[in-house]
Amino acid sequence: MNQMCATCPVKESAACAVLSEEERDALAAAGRTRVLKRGEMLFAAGDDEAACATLVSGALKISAFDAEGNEQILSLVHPAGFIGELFSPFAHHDVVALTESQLCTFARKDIERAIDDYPALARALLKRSQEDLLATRNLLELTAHATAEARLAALLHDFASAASDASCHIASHFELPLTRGEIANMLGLTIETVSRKLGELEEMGAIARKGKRGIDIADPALLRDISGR
Amino acid sequence: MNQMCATCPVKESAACAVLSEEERDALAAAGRTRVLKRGEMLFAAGDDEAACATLVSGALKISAFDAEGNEQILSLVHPAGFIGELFSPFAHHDVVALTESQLCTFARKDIERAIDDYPALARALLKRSQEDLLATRNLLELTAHATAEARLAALLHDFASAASDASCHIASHFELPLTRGEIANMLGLTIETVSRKLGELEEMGAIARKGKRGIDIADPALLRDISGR
DNA sequence: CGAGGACTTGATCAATTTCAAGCGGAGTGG
DNA sequence: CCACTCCGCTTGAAATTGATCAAGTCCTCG
Repeated sequence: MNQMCATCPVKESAACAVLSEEERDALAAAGRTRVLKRGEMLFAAGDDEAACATLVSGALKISAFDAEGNEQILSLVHPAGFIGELFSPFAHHDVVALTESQLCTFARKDIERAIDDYPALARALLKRSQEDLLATRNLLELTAHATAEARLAALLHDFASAASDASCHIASHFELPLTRGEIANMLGLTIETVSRKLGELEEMGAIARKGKRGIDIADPALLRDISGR
Repeated sequence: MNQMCATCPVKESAACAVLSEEERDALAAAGRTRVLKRGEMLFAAGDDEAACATLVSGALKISAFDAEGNEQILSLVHPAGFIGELFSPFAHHDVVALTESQLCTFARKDIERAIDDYPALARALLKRSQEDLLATRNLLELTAHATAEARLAALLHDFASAASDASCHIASHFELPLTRGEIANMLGLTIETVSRKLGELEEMGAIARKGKRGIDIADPALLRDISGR
C-alpha cells in the first residue's frame, strides 16, 4: 500500500475503500493530494476542467449563485465525501473549503476510466450519489415549508448528529462549521433572522451558546420537537 | 428482443438502453410491467420491500410528509426516469402517480444483481442519480431564496421545457400535470399564493391560462426574466 | 489604537400566510 | 333531470413572519 493511502483517515469509508490494494494504488498514482485553506476554491461553476476529489479531512460547501450574485449553499461535504459531476461537461456549482481541508484529487478522465475498469467503484459512487440525493432532499424539505425556527433547529440537530461518532445519540456540544451568513444562505434566511432565532432557541432552553461558534445542546428532545421531525 | 421491450417508448433513453439485447431480456424476465392510475401509490415511505422501477409513460411525484402531515413534493419523475433507493433498507419517501402511468418494476435484489453483473448498468444509474441530484439542487436553489413570483415562473418555464421535444426551445403550450395544491407543495407556497401569482403572471403578459390546467407561454423571455435565471 | 469583520439588537416594512367567502364543474343519488 | 355536495380554484381582508434598514458591540489583527 502506498504511503498516502496507508495513513489516510478515510481509507475505510471513502469510495476507494471498495477497491483492492493494487487497484487503489493504481488510482492513487493518477491522483494527487491537495490542501485547501478556508475560503479557497476547488473549482468554480462553469469550469470545464473541474477535477473530482475525495475529501480526506476538513469540510467543503457546494454553492450556487443567482442572477444578483447571492450565494445559496446547496450541500456540505464531510470527510470521505466525493465531489465531482462526472457526466457533465462543466461544473454547475462552486466548491469552496469551509475549514482547512485535505483532498485527494483526480482528473475527470482518470475517474471515468476507473469506473469502467473497476465495477465496484461505480457501485460505491452510485451509493454515495444516492446518499447525497437524500441529504439534498432533506434540506429541500426543510427550506420549503418550515418556519425559520424549525429550519434552524433542524440544522443544529443535524450538526449535532454529524459531530457525534455514535449513530444512536447526538453530540451535546459542537462548534458551528459555518458563519451566521453561511447558515442563513443554507436555510434561505437572513443573517439577522438567524441571529435572532438562535437567541430565541437559547431563551427557550433548547440550546446554549458558548462563544460565537460553540453550541451546547441543552434539550435534544425540545430541539427535535421545534424542528418538527 | 422480447415483445414488451420491442415496443417500449423509452427503450432508447431508459437506463436499460445501455444493456445488450440478451442482457436486457434477462433483466426484463425478472421484472414486470405495471400500470398506476392517478393517485395510486407505487410505494410508501417506510416500505421495506419497495420495488425499483423505470417509468415508461406518465408522471410520478416523490413526496415526503412532515410531522403535521403536510406533503412536500421533492421531485417529479418523467418517462425514462428510474425510481428506487438502492442502498437503503426501506423507502424514505412516497411515490405516487400524477397521471396514468406505465412502469417496468423490479425487485430490489434483481436490480442489485444486475448492477453487479452488468457494469454498464451501474454507470447508467450513476449518471441518472447525478442528474436527479442536480435537478433537486435546482429546486432547492429556487425554493430557498426566490420570491413566490420567481419560483412560479421558473417552474412554468421548466414544465414548458419538459413538454417540448426539441431541447433548443420550449413548448408554447402545455397542460399542468399538477393541481394548484401540488404546485404550492412543491414550491413551498400556499394554494392561494399560487392562484394569485398565476393571475399576476397572466396580467403581466407572460402567460395565458387556458382553462384550469392549460398554460400558454405568451412571452418566454419575460417568463425567464421573472424567474431570475 | 484604529479598522474591519462577524455578530447582535431594534424599528419599520412588505411579502406571504391565514382566515373567510364564494364560484363552477363533476359526480351522486333521489 | 335536478338538486346536492365535493373539490379545485379564485378572490378579498386581516394577521404575521421574516426582510430590510440602521445602529452599535465585541474581537481580532495590523
